[in-house]
Amino acid sequence: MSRLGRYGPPAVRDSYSLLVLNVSFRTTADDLLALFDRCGEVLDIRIPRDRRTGDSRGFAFVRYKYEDEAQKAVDKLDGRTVDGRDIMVQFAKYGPNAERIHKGRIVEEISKPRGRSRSPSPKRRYRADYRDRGYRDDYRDRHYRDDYQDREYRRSRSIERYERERYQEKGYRRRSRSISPDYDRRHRKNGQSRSYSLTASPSRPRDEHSPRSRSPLT
DNA sequence: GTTGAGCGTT
Repeated sequence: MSRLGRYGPPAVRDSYSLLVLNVSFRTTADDLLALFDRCGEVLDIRIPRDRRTGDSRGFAFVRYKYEDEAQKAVDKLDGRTVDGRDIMVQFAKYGPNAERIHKGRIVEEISKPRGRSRSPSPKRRYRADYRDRGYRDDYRDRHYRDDYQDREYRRSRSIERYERERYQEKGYRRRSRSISPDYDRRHRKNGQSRSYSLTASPSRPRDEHSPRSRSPLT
């Protein structure tokens, strides 16, 4: 039993993963454990966080031992107000090991070494969404890129839109780079941050020579 | 110091 100790309890194949959505950003796993532990035996609770900022993404994964307990948690805790937000509990469908999960249950033996010759095709499921493009320490800019771009990319597979808006991120952004008017009103005062005067200064006597003294000559 | 559709890490 020294090989099956991956990253969790050895009873991983007999667990039921639940997905908890609409979780508050400040809700911790301990808070969820206090609720989900009432419905049954909770094996583990994981809250995916951002790899860079470390903030919660707003959802969590609760793993139960039995299905009836998990189902009870779904029926009981689904719609429950936690930390001001009504959470949504449902069975997990996708994930790193979603292929080995059947209706929430992981039907795969991990304690049996495959020896060799099985599936040499390491189908990678990890997407390379993160690309280092120079992270600055600016707070607004950091969250703007993280919450907006990365989220939009996973939400919509529209490459066209992704490329187009990413194009603006590079500095080709038009005068209005605001996602929504609400976002702009929250993060900006009056929008007069820096008025790009399209027209040159109207009152700029460029052609006029300096008002030097009249006649330098006596 | 904010945000809010969705599916995961040692």
